[in-house]
Amino acid sequence: MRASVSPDTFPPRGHEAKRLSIVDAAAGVFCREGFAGANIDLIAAEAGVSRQTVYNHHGDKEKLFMAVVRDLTDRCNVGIFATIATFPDQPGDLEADLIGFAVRMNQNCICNRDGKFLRKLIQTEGERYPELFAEWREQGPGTTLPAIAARFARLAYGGYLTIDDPDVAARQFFGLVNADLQTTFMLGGTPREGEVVQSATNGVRTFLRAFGKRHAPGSVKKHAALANA
Amino acid sequence: MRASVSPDTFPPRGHEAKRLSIVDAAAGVFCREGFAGANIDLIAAEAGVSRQTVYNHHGDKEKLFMAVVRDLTDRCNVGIFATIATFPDQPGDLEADLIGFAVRMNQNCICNRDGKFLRKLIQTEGERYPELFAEWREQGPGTTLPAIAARFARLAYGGYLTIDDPDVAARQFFGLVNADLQTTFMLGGTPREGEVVQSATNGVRTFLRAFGKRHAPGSVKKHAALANA
DNA sequence: ACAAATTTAGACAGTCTTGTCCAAATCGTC
DNA sequence: GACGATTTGGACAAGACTGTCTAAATTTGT
Repeated sequence: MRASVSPDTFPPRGHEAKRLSIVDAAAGVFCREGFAGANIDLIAAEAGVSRQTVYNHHGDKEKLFMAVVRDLTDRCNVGIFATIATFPDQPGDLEADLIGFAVRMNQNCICNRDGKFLRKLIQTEGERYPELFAEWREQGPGTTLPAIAARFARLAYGGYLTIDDPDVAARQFFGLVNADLQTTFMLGGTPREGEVVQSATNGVRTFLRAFGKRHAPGSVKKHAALANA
Repeated sequence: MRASVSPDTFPPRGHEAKRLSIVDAAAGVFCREGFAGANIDLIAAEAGVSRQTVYNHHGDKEKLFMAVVRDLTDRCNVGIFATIATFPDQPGDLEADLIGFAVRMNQNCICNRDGKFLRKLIQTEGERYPELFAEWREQGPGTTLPAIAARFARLAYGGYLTIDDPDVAARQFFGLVNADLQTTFMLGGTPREGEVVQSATNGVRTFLRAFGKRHAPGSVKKHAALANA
């Protein structure tokens, strides 16, 4: 559902491009000004489009807002699952590999434009649209956290970690890895890459002090490169 | 500064009471509707006061908003420092004592009305009032986190914990202890007491797996009761 | 180049909001 | 009971915004 893969059926050409630029501009304005403070004229201007075109594409302000949240959710989920695919199943250097995974997750899914905007909209308007954000909750954390928990479970099964409850461990992993970024996140800021790496390093070290084995069970391979999936 | 301790000097009696009920109502409305969506008439109605009275007390909407944030920051800080005072400096059962501390912090400072409202206002409007929230940052995390780090440092010095960096450990403590509550916090919900206790228990166990000694250095006393400071 | 669809700019009604003003009512104190 | 300060309710002007409508201009596919 919600797939937009046929750029040549109904709308001529720039139609879809305009829809996208409207949603993009709307995301920025909704985040900056809040739903009530968001001004359709301003959204149209930032999208480089007339106001009428906004109304042509999305019926009214509320529908536009829903389209924004759905688009952001979809795009973020794509990024998150792509990053989950880079989870170190057979780690060489477990610490370095987990740090790399945490940094990738932060840089590509949490701290990028879509991630920041989606997080802010959830925090700001979550209570106003319960069904919409229940939907996000299922497709987001409800799906991604179990997937990550399964990866940790596999590491435990492979003897790399000692974990009681993989779901709890997955949540605690992110709690640790983002521990140093909380205040920045609260204020809507974007941490520098150095801060992200530092927080991830601190977090993974503590994580491994809690759940790691003293020595790697298999042969110790070289450090895995920090892929940029 | 900003202390209001003289309820009988200038204004007759109910003056201060009205000011408080206005700020309280405004906090709720600002959180529900956002700054732009907040309606002064609605605030006045919820405060049980006429609109003119709102303008008499606080000049305009923006000043009212600042008064709300300042009041919330002050009250939250009082609660946080009161809770820090209950930190287990000479723990009997370290695990139980830290769980109790974490639960107190969550229930009395993070999940209560003031804490929820302040957090939401920071997230929602933080970027709009940089100086105001810089002030919060200094008085809030900038002051409380070092205070808590000092307590952890003392535990380490006393041989109860093995900690490299007490500041990092303090941040990670809260990251762990709130790990299971993140999604609920994001959506503006209030976790049940059972969830808070469960998350704190999971978090403290992991924290002690990372930083705890195998055996307590002193005599092992009974579990500390969960005080409700 | 033509025809259809889309986009644009502007005007427009209707609604809502903020902040001010004022006279009457109420409250607290002496 | 009287006096001064506060509060109230309502009216009010000024401005902003949403959503609709229309005719002209532009773009797209053929």
